[in-house]
Amino acid sequence: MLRGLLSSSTTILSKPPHPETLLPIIQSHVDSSQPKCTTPMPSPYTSTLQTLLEPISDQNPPHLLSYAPLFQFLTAQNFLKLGQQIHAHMTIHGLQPSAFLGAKMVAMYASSGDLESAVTVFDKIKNPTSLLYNSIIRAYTNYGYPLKTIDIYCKMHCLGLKGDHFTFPFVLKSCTNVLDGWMGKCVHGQSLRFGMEFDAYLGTSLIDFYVKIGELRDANKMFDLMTVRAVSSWNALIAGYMKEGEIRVAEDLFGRMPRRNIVSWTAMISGYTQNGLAEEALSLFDEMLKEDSEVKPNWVTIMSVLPACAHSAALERGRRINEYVNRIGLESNTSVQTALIAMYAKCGSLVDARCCFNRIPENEKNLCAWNAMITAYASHGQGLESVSTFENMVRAAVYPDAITFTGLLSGCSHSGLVQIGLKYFNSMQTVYSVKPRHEHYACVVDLLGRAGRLVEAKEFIDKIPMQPGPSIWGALLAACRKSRNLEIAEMAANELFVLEPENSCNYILLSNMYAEAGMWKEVDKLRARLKCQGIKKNPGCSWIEINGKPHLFLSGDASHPQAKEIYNLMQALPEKIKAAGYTPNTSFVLHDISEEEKEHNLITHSEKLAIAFGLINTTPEVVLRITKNLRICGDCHTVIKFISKIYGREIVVRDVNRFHHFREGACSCGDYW
DNA sequence: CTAGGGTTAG
Repeated sequence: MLRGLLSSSTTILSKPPHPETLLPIIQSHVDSSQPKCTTPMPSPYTSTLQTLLEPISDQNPPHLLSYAPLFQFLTAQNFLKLGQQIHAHMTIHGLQPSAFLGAKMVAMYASSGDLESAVTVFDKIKNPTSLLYNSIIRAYTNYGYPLKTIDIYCKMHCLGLKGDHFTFPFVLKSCTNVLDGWMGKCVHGQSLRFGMEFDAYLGTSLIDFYVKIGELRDANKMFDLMTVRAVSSWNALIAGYMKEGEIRVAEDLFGRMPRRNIVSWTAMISGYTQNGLAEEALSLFDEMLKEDSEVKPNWVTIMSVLPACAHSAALERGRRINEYVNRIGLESNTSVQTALIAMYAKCGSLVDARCCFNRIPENEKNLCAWNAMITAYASHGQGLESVSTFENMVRAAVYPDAITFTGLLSGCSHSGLVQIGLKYFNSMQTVYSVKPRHEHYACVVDLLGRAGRLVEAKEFIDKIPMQPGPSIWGALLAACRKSRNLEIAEMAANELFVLEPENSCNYILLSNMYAEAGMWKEVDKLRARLKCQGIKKNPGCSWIEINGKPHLFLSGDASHPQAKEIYNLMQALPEKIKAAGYTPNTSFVLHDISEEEKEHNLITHSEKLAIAFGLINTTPEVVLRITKNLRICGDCHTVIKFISKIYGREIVVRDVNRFHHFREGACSCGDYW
């Protein structure tokens, strides 16, 4: 590369340029690297450069050491082409860089994006020093070549060159990135031999290393042994405990640390989010804004808190954070907009999700952004939109990955686009070089199963070139419910009972199917099995957000202050709906009780309670947004369609799988779910 | 030089 560059600049090199002629060249390069700048060259650069160039032009031949500050300056300013010119200038004067100068040049090339030239310079240095090795180690680490970094470090070690506090943090980070526990521990040992046990940076790197390889105990031991702890040392340990779900310990550390910065707060917030504690994440975010005026949330903080809104479907909360994002000037950040897309989609507002997507400039729409939008359409049952978004993505020359295809295939599946879905599945490896994984096979099983093609789905599973996991059998079992195919359901369930014996959902699903078929003996058998294995089933619940405040309802819940009003409304509802042509579908009750009782049982489903509450407490133009922790039941689905018609309401229901938009007596899913 | 990170089916 470097050789190429030198020969390509022969027009300059054919006549050795006098150093003074460099300035105009430099000037032109600065101009081209900053196209928006109308002034020829910012004066501080000119004068600094002039000062730095003086010794080179005064001495003939120039002294080697005069180049060092020049390269350092160019590294800081990221003026690659200038660096090449100066490098050429040295070559013309027959100057071989020393190890010291070589280190500066490596840094200059590396920081300007030309790793290849950095390596070429490095390889040509005759008597390498620790400094030189540090510069190339740093380059390889930053470019994401951890194995190269480790390799180079081994060479350095063999040459007897001492590592220092600019060596070990990078080498450790590389060991961490490839999860090489053995190598990392060797490096740890070597660092101790060089007397580095009191270095705070190294200590933090070590904590992070032990955290990432899953040896939290050792991470904590490192922390305890450290005499000088940086804020980052605390942060690394907090992140470690959060990752292991040890929330109390993380909270204790956070409470005890002498100083906190934005990373500390973000680590806590994202820890809460990742452990499903959305409320805690949101309130800590508020507390941070209120109590610690020293810290300023950045894009990472925003990305950590948004999934909490998504998790609890807290749309108003999410909107307020969106306004905050605009206020602090983060709206141009692509990652933030991507997190907003997912948040709005999961909070039920596809329109807002699309706005965020549109806000990202075309050339900045990256893989994550496209994936977020494709998945958003999929979860709202807009399969065709998922497909066209995918096609636009390919047209924009962004290559799809495994996540793209899970979104695309699930979009096809939710919309009943069986042929299209199968076509994409068959092309994912051949056309797009994305190897199908478990989730993709599960999507195809879902695609076929949902369309009632259970036998094909089973045959498909038999042909999968890997051991089918719980997701694949789970998709088959869920699909059986609609077609009421007990034979295949039992087969799928028996696989699942072995693969994930503690997952209550599988027992419930099969039990419900038995109940629908009136096979109460089998229902009892399954219930007994649940009981004797001590498996807890998670109770159904729904919540609705009104004026930004969530209201939670359990199935059959009578504890609510407005319970009486709610039940009155629900009780009056069947008559109203029956007048509009509805028959309650009591097969969804699934207890061995009388028909009349069943009817009563139906009206206490949590999603109905939440909707009744919403009808009572909002004005007619408000869209009701309900979130349910399980799949919506068939009777509720029918009833909500009628409610949307009778009350003229728009109702959006998010269940565990997808969204249902009810309007004027119809649902966006077209009853295909 | 170290710590916090968006997109994933059923």
